[in-house]
Amino acid sequence: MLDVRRLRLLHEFAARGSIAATAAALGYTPSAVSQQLTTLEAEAGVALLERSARRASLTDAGQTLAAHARVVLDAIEAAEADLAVGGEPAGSLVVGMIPTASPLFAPALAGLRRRYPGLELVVRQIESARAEAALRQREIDVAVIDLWRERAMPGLTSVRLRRDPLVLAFPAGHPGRRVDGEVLLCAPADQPSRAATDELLGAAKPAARWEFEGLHTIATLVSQGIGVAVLPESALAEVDPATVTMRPFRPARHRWIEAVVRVSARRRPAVDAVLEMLTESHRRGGDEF
Amino acid sequence: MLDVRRLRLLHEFAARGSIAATAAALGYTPSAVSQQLTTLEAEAGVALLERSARRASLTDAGQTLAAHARVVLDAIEAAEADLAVGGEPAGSLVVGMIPTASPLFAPALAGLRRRYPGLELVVRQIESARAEAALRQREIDVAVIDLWRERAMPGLTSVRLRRDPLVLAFPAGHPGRRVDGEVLLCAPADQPSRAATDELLGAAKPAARWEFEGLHTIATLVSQGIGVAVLPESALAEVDPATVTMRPFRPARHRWIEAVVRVSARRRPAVDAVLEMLTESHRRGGDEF
DNA sequence: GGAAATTACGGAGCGCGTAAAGATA
DNA sequence: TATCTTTACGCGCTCCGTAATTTCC
Repeated sequence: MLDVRRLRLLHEFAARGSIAATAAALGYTPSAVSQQLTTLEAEAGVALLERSARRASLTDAGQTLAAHARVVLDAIEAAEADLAVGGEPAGSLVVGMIPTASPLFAPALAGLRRRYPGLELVVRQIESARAEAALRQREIDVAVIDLWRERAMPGLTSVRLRRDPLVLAFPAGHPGRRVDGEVLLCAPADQPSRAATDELLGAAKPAARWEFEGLHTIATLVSQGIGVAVLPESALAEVDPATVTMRPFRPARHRWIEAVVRVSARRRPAVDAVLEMLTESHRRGGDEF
Repeated sequence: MLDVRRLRLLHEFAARGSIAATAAALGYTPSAVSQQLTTLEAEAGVALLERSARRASLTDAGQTLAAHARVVLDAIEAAEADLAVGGEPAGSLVVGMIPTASPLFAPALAGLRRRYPGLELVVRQIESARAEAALRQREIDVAVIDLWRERAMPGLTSVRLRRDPLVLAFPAGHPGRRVDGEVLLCAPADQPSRAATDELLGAAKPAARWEFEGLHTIATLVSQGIGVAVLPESALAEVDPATVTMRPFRPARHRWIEAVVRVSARRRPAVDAVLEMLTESHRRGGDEF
């Protein structure tokens, strides 16, 4: 029978791309990882790695086996989660969160840490685009991300936390109600928020498009009078409301803030507590669906 | 992370019901099994076994964990099967077969043994009713069974091998074409063939009903002039055709002979070769669907 | 008393770290 | 040269068998 600990190494290798990184991620020496992967190849009876002195990479067989490994690890995680059902939230749990969600939800999670001493909760920043892979790789257990349009995520399950309306943001006291002739601040081309901007303002003729990374950065620039932008309301919550004028779209457009977890982790009490706290803090926030 | 080898012990224990039997089945001593299950309980953090000096049984948590174990083991088996895809059929493979199917398919399987020296093929007899559990417990890898009516078998997949028409069998030269007043030979009440007999001859008034185990036994009794019976054609193939008269039903009734395997084992070359050989020998048999 | 479970103890195997060497950018 | 990988070697842990003990039919 294939050894599952070795499958875990392969799975991690598939994500990291090098033996050294795999070893570092799992707390082993490269030597141990190298030896175990060699043994796994012997068990499998097929070459799993293409090795050179300087780097190793997966063969096709290695990739398919790594995919199987994920299924196996998911099944084990589901078993562990089921064992813990009914118990106190405990163990280590990493929450990945987009920057604009932090002010909304981080305080609630801080309260969770206080309530459950057995819970080691870490909140990290993450991009929405990387969240799916990070969840699958078990780098994080819960992802709080924004979704700009519907998307299927097999093996993952999500809870809607907040509908976040998009608005056109002007510097306060700005005379015009039109984008034409203004400086339009927007995200780089690969960002989903950029796609939304382009779609909503497709007909407009701004004087220029300036690209910046980060909705918070763009919000700050608007508040400083640099230009106008399409932004979700929550990104404007952090700047002085007196400095910005918001105009909603008709029909209304929005992004969703969602919490995403692996289905196999869903039953962990710790995950459950986090999800409950996240939805609860939404209710306190007063936004309705 | 839960240790999968220990999960395998738990899974086997769930099927066997005792530590001694589990140890015997997997080639360990009871001592080893006892120790490993104790360790598994420590890992799980929950009581999995209710122990007395004389016997041990699963707690609720133990049962649910055993169910999870099956999922994990299936995933590993699927990974192994995928690794072997494209290779020569090899390894150990146990085929469970109902008695009436043996003369139809056993010769073909014998040929398979000759063709693939790496294949250790064992054919065992099995009752249809036990086949599903035996497959799940990995006692057998392929089951050749009869199906008297449609039945869902989650986690398993089946291939239809042969439509086996039911006939009314009389001793040769028997004058009457009616069951009334004859001795009706049939299976005990819990057998599916008995249900078919009762359904087909519900209105008849036999002089007596004599119960015997095994369709082949019943076929032999008919050929010896003891009585009449509802039988599948294949059960009559082994007795001297001169001694039996067959009358088909209208509308035609039949049972299916099917090969059933775990989906997780489906891709093993050895399983594939066996299934192919089984369907092929059906074609040679000349029966059409 | 016998069958089934557990505990004690010891040996063998193997997983992993240390150290060193090879290879490539 | 620095980094990534592999090999050699040895320590220590863990698994499992033997044997003895306990408990309940």
